[in-house]
This record gives sequence, structure tokens and C-alpha cells, in this order.
Amino acid sequence: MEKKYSSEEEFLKDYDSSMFEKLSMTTDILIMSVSTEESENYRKLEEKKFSILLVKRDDYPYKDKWCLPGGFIKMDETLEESANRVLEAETNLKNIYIEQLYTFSDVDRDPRMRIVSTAYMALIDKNKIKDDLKENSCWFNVSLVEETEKKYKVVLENGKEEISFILNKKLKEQTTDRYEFSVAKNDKLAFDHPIVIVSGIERLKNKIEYTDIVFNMMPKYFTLSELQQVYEVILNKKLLAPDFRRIIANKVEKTDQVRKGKGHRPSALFKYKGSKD
Amino acid sequence: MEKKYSSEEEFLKDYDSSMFEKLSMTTDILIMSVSTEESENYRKLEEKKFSILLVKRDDYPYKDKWCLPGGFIKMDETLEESANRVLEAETNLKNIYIEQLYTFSDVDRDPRMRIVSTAYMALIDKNKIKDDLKENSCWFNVSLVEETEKKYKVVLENGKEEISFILNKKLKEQTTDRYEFSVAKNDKLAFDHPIVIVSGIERLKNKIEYTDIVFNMMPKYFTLSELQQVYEVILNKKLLAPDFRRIIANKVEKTDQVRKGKGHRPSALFKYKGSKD
DNA sequence: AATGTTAATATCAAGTAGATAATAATAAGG
DNA sequence: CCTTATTATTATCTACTTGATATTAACATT
Repeated sequence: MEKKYSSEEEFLKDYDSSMFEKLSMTTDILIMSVSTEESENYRKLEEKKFSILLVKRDDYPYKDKWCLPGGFIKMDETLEESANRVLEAETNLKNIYIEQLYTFSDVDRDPRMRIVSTAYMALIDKNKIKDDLKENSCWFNVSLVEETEKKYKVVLENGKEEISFILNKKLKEQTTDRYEFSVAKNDKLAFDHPIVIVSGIERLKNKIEYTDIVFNMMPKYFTLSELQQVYEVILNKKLLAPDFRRIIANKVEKTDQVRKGKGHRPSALFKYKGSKD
Repeated sequence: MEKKYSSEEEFLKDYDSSMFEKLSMTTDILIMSVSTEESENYRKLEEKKFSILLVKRDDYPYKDKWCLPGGFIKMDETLEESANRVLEAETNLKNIYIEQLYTFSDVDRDPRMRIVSTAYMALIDKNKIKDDLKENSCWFNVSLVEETEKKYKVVLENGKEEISFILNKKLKEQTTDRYEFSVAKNDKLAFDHPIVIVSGIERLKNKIEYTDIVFNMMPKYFTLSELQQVYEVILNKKLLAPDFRRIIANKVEKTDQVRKGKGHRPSALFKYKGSKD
């Protein structure tokens, strides 16, 4: 039965691609950003919030639940291209920082059929979105609290609705790197997206300390206090200004512009040293 | 044409899973270990080498080229289960540390058809392999040299054969995390496996500094010099013993056994504090 | 008993990070 | 114009971490 081939061309000509079982793949994309909430008090600093973009499903399965933007990949695009396509459809933004997070493959993660999904995370400066968001999509502010060393509590809220869940940080065994997911059923989030959200936030939290990816969420010019707030809201802790400035000093470049009008000493505007323009 | 459903059950009953294009998925697994090369001189310390397991393909495509162990996933197993299955088939080992590396999805990465592959890395203590390896598989010592900040040179050798390639570390844009792969064609390694190998070594290099994964490659009892050599061969640089001992001190536990007979002060045997047994 | 070798510890110096104090520059209100 | 509240920015002190060298210990061989 096994035919012997003498060259790769010959083999490929005969190849029957239905020999192995097939499945569908999707990409899900966790779009993260920081917002500036204007406060009424001129003296009070605006409060930065960390937020992610969710869309409401208007079809089955998980009809009317929230989920990450995503979609099936096409046969002529890579996963990354697929994620970028979804990202652009959702935000109208191109050339966005995007990073592969993890590929989720639980056999029953989708009730329709076997679907493996690769999650990406994207970092954007929310203010660059010119047009309104699509009707069914919405920013949710994130608060992620490490309750114990092994337990996360996550709260997502968009002003009207609140979604919360607990995630167990414990590793399955010591033989793997995956989180165990302890939310038996979340009634507001679709699929395995809670764990995607936490994986992405964790990744950002780590990488913000040893890479420059945070600048993908910043406008071109910013004050060091603003940048510090972004760090604070992502790391979920207060930082001391002198130390923060010391650490960030070699990544940023002072411009000769300042931001005035705040009722206190004006702050110098900085820009990212590594920026292309 | 769009039928309206009133419940998820109803929707799923009607669902046509052929609606979206499908593809095959494989897992590839990068099995890494450190070897102890016995030296003839009783005084000379054995030299540790860092090595990975490759198998020679005996079918098309890439017949007679070396590649990572791997295989198609089944419809009733997760990617991780698939990787573990391949790992066990290759080494007869169970309960091995395994970690998802990256999912590769270039459209033409396999000449047969569209195949997306998720790469895993596994860390083993080579000495635990009781039986011989399969006939077509073989350990290759790795030397990975960072030639410039953006350029890697990798040399794999198994005593008879040498495989080398250059990999460009430059990121595609600043909008992604993927390495650009500069080996137009490698005539000894199949598929995109050169980049998988480098990704895995990089990951290990990083994680060895802030996690305890190195102990997955160690026997139960070891001397601190042996452990230091493992660090040195992975990080590809010499470390100072006093500083190394200081850093590693709280991760290991001294036993009351020693290793004698080397013509110098005997070394205490240690074990990993976090080990289960 | 002398020698060569690695194991293990002690110690010094340089650099990093956490914290507090001091000074600067504005807007608002009198 | 002067005072006040507020944040921006810099200076400085101390504790801790890290890189490096020196010292002592314990063996096997000759």
C-alpha cells in the first residue's frame, strides 16, 4: 500500500491532504489601552484607567455574552495577519504592536466543533481611534487584584455592566506552565476568554519592567507623571516619583515643551527615545 | 437564508461545521537536556554540554533531513497532550516539564498543505532515559553564539554531523515580537525548525534566571559546581562561584552526602528545595 | 609530607534601589 | 502683588545587591 517515491516533487504530486483530520482555527485579540479620565477639578490629576476592548456576541454560541474580538483564520493568511485584520476591523488602526500570547486547544472550548484558538495581545493608544467604536463593542476598565499568591480577582466594568471572576494561579503540575482556570462557568464572558484576559495582563505586567512596550500605549508627547501613572495602573501599585524618573530616564527624551495650566509647576513633555518619528 | 434560533441548543443542532475552512495542526517538541561528558583525566571536571534531540525524517517531505520530534494532533487531544504523547514516544518518559513556546503559521511552512504547528519545549534529565533512543533520533550538542546584538550563530553537532545556521534577531517591525528568520534555506534541517530551536533556547536562557526550571534537567542530587556548569553552558558564559552560590542558596538544600574521589576537597551534594520527593 | 586541584567561605568595593527632604514653578484667591 | 496649595524636579542618605578577589578547607596522588 505504501508507495515509494524517489523525489519530493513526486511525493507532493500524489499527496492526499485529507489523510489527517482537520480542524478550524481562530484568533482572539486582547486589545489593551490606558484611558485618561478627565476630572472636574482643575487641580486634580486625571485618573488613568487600564482597559480592554470587548465585543458583545450577537450570534450563537454565547449569544449576548461579551468576548474578545476574533475570527476564523483564512487559508492564505498567517495567524498574525488574521489578528491584525481583526484588530483593524475593530479599531481602524494599522501598524499596531501585537504579540502572540498563547494557543488554547481544550477539546471542548467551543461548543460548535473542535476549534483551536491563538490569542494575541495588542497595545494601543486609545486616543488614536478617530471614528467611534462599532456599536457592539465597548471598553471595560480592568482591575486585577492578586488576592493571595495563587488567586486573582478580576473585575471588568464599563459604567453600566460589571463582570467579575476569580482565577486560580496554581499550576497544574510542576510540569507545565499553564494556569489552572477555576471559574467553572462565567455567565457574562464567552469561551475561555477569562484566562486569555489574565494571561495578557500578566504578560504586560512582566514585560513593562524589562521592555519598552509601554510606549505603544502612550501618545507621542507625555509627561513623566502621566507615564508613571500608566505604570502604576498596570502594575497595580504606587511608585515613588524620584525612583521612577531614575529608572525611566534613559528611555525618554526631554523636549522643550511643557504642559501648563494645572495650578502647579508645569511639567516637561517627554518623548520615547526609540520612536521612529 | 439566515435562520434565527431561540436557544443555543437549537443552534448547535443545526450547526454545519464545514462552514469554515479547515487545516491540520501539528506539535513540534524541542527536547533539551544537559549531558555529562566523562573525561579520561580523573582530575579534570567532566564537561557539561547542552543538547537537543533531533530525529531524521525517513519520509517525504524533507526526507533524510533532521527535524524536531512532532506529529499531527488528534481530534480528542489538546496540543499539550499531543506534545506529551510525542515526548513519551520518543523518550519513554512521563511527567516531564513541558511549556508552550510559540505557534508557527506561515502559509507555506509545509509543502504538503496548510499546517499550523505549535512548538513546545521540554526539559529532561537525559540520564533518566533508560532504553536506547530510537534508531533515527540523536542528541545534538548546541552552541549558540550571539555574534552581534542582532545575529545568532547556531551550531549543532552529534559527533558525526554538523548543522549550522545563522539567525537574524531583528524584529520584523517594532510592532511584533517575532524574530525574522534569515536562513533562506537550510539544507540539513526541515521546516521552520531552526527558528523553533532558537526560540526555545532563548526562552530557557531567560527563564533560567527568574524561575526554577533548571532543576527539571538535574538529577535528584547534584553538587553546586555541577549546577553552576549547567547555568554556564545554557547562558554561554562563565560565572563566579561565590556569587553563584549566593544566588542559588535559597533554592537548594544541602544533604549530608558528599562526592569524593576527585583528587580535591569533596563537594557536598545538594537537592532542589521545591522537589516533590 | 608536599603538591595540585577544586570546594567553600569571608570580605571589600562598586553599583542599585528605597525613601525622604529640599527646591522650583505655576494658578487661584485675596 | 503676595500668599497658598499643588505638583514637578532634583539632591541626598541609607540599605541592599552584585562583581570581584582573597583566604581557608579537604581531598588524591606522588
